[in-house]
Amino acid sequence: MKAASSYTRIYAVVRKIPRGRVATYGQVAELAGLPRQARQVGYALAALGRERVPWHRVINARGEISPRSDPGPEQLQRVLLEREGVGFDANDRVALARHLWQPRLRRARARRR
DNA sequence: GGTCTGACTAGGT
DNA sequence: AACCTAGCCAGAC
Repeated sequence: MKAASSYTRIYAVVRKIPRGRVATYGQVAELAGLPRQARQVGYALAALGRERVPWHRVINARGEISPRSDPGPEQLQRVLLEREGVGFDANDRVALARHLWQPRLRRARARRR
């Protein structure tokens, strides 16, 4: 059977990022079952239409808002994050240690005895 | 259908 | 800590 498109899976993961937290592209990719496809996450978000997805909560592994080839959304992204309580340091970076989303790993189904 | 591109990343200098 | 490079791989042409 055909799996859902990777974009769909990516959006599903991004929708789980709680308010006030951020996730990295690589992290989202991993959680979406697409290891090493961090770039795809960026493309998926760039292709977003009207879907309600908190795209602003996805930043790069260095804690920065990734520069777009077509600048513009970066500023909005920052505003949206700040509005949720995510702070930036003097270098425009988010303290990942403090704001990185740490989803509880779904514990493997307990093996039935 | 080969090449190029890029909201990325890990590792080396 | 900033900068470079190689690896990455789905889409667009």
